[in-house]
This record gives sequence, C-alpha cells and structure tokens, in this order.
Amino acid sequence: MSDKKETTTEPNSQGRIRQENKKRIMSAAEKVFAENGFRGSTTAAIADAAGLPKANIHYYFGTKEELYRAVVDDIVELWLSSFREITEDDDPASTLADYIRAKMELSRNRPEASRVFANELIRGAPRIKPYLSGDLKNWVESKSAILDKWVSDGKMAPVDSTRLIFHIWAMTQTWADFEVQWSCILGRQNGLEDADFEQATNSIITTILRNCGLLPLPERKPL
Amino acid sequence: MSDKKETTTEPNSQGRIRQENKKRIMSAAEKVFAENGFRGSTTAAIADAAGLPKANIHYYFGTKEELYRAVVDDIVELWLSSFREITEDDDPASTLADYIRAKMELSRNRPEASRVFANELIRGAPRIKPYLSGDLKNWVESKSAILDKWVSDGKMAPVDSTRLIFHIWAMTQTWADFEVQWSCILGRQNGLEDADFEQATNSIITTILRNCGLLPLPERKPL
DNA sequence: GGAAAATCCGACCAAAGGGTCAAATTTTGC
DNA sequence: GCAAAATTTGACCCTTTGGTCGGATTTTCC
Repeated sequence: MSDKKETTTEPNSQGRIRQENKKRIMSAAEKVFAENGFRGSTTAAIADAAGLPKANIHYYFGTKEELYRAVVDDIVELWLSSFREITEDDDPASTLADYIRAKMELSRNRPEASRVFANELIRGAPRIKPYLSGDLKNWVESKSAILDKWVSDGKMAPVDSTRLIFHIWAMTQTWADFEVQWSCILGRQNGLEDADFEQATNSIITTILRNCGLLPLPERKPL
Repeated sequence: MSDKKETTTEPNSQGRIRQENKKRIMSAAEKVFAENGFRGSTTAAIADAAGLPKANIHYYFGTKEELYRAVVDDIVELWLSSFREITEDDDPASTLADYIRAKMELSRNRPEASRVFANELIRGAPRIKPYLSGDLKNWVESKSAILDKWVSDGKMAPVDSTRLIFHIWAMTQTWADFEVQWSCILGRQNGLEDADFEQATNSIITTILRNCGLLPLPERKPL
C-alpha cells in the first residue's frame, strides 16, 4: 500500500528543493491540522496554506495520512528533544522551574505543534499510542524516579511524582491549546501577550514549588 | 437561511417522540463530534451512532451546523450549571476542594462533553467566543473576586486568583480530554479506573491547598 | 375509526474531497 | 550544452458528503 514512492531510497544528501518544499508543506500542514484535526483538514487547504498546487502535496508526501504522520513524528521528536537531561544530583527547585519555563516557551513559540498533539490525543491517539506507551511512558517513569530520589534524600517534601509531572504538562500546555479561552477571559483582544505568559509561568512555578515544599509557606495576611 | 423549520414555534409540550429522538441524536452527536471535531464528523456517522437514517438527523436539526450548536449549547449550560454557588462566607479549603471534586466528576462522567469543548477551543472557538468573553469571563471575575476577598480577610495566603482558577481547570479537564495519554503512561490497558481519578483528585486538591497556604507545609524527610 | 399532523426513510443530487496522470518546465550532473 | 532526473501543474476521476424529496407509515386528537 505504501511501496510506490519509497521515500527511504531517496539519497537525500542532494535535493535542496525537495528539503525546502517538504519543510514548507509540513509547516503549512501543521497549521491546518492544528486547527481542523486530521479528518477535518483537506489537502486543498494545506496546499493553499503552502502556496502550492494540490498535486505537489501528493508528489512529496503521497497521501494525506503520510503527511500527517510526518508532521506528528516531527512534533514527537520536538517534544522529546526539548527536555533537558535531569539527574539526581541536580537542584530540585531550579530544575523544576527550568523545566516549567521550557514547556511554557514551547507553548508560546510552537502552539500549533501543541494543538496537533492535543487533537490527536482527544481522538484517542490512534496513531501515536505506541509512542505514548513507549518512549513517553519511559520518560515519565525515569523522571518520576528522580523526583522520588529527591524526596527520599530529603531534598524536597513527599509528593505524588507522576501526578506532579502530569499536572505540570496540563498547566503549561493549556496556554497553547486553549489560548483563545484565556485570552477571552482576560479580555485580550489580540491574543495573549508576552506578559501573560510570564505571569502564567511564575504562577505555575510557585504552585509547583510550594507543593514540593521548596518555597516557604506563604504568610496569610493578619486579620 | 434558517426560517424554514422554525423550531421556536414548536409547542414542545407534546412531542414526546420529538424530545426523545432529539436527545438520542444529540447524545450520538456529542460522541462523534468529540472524536472528530466539527469538520471531521459526518452526518452519516452521527446517524449511524444514533441508529437512525441520515434523513432523520436533518429532519430534526436541519443542518449539521445547527446540530453542532445545539450540542455545544447544551455543554455550555452543563458547564455553567455545574458550579455550586460560592460566597465570601464559605470556608476556602472545603470550597476549593469541593469545586475540584465537582470538576473531576464531570471529567469522569462526561468526558465527551469536555472533548467537544476542547475541540472547539483548539480551533479558536469560532462559535463560542461570545460565551467565553461574556458569561464565562464574568464567572471567573466574580469567583476570583471572592478568592481575593478571602486573601484580604486573612483566610488564605496571597495567590494569583485568576491563574489559580485557570490552572484548576487545566488540571481537572486534562483527565477527560487527554485521558488516553495518562492511561498509556500509567499502563492501564482498559482506560483509567475510578482509583486513578481519586488519586488525581487528591493530588490536585493537595497542590491547590498547599499553594493557598491551607495545608501545612509538608515535612521533608530528614537526611 | 378516521383524517390531519408528525415521523420515517430509501433514493437521489450537487459539491467537495483525496488522489492520479501526463505533458510541460526546471534542475542536475557531466 | 545536453540528456536524464526532478519538479510543477491543470485537468481529470471516483468516492464521500451535506442536504433534499416524496411517498409510506405511525401517532395524535377528536
């Protein structure tokens, strides 16, 4: 079913035009898929966004499905590569804060990538389940093991380390996926501003560090 | 453009069959829209899920767009009605905990509703922006005012009350919208279990209450 | 019980959708 | 400079899709 174009044989060292066009198409596709999901996106819309005739999309990617997979694979790679390595010797507070900042920068700079991913998850992740149950599961397990080590070393208070990671993701990605909701509620006519992301970042960091006993208990205002 | 069936004139007191069928179709539509978004959903798929011929969908709802709006309006109403009233005289800790529990129960029991809403937001909320900038904005503003009052009354520590609400939503809704991600990572072959939701609920409550200085600072394990 | 209203539903239609093709043009490698 | 390879593109094809229609069946109401 997919043995007709064999992208694997392509020498790839040359093909400057090919590289450029594929990148252009994938970037356009990311936008369209983010907004409409896989089934709701049309190859015509993608071609339009890329400024190319529809036939070119099929020339470079065969089917819509293949293009989608290429886009998703790209995002998965971005996801995994964007995590700085963490070791048990690191300082919990600054490591967690840095991680939250990195995730928020992704939400700010690559919101479409986040939304493509979100779309895929909402649909039950038919195409990326193996990745979720594989690389991603391993990543979470190894990181929560480090958190647990920090706890048992007395470097931070006991927490549910797995849920901690989940909830960091939820709080950071919501600023990309559901941006329109927050910008409406905050009354930002032209979308969220840098300052909104900064404030959100600080709020998340505070929440997480307090939860881990890494910030002093905030004083209540005296009656 | 919509003056041909005039659903408003329908006496509605009779029409038992009508009520039942509309409910059946909307319930099926919620499922299909949740999984495929508006553009990705076909009326045939909805009819199929409802166990009715496609023509009936159009008989009761006119167009796909009208059906979608009916479903979304229903969800918006559910959203707003599910919030217990809060007053400044309430106890912060139990009020926040109750609210988180209520949101988590919605995520557990009406995940499709949450996903339809999420789909709409990811797309930029073309059809519900007025609701976001209206009712929802007001709701958030009135609730964050109460939180602020609690702070100035010394009943809880100073927090960014608006972001607090946003992040409660993010952490609770992620368990509906992205359930597949969490169940893969947790290795649950058959989807999340009740116990998973309980554990998540507790984790969120702890996080939020600690953030508000409503739980004692957790002790670190001594070296 | 019977006529009017409501409901059901298979058959149909025009538009949009994914994908193909072959001829024309451009780029590459020597 | 030129032949082979790569790329471009409009026209085309078949399937899917949202939506309609009209006649059959059921329900309602007196």
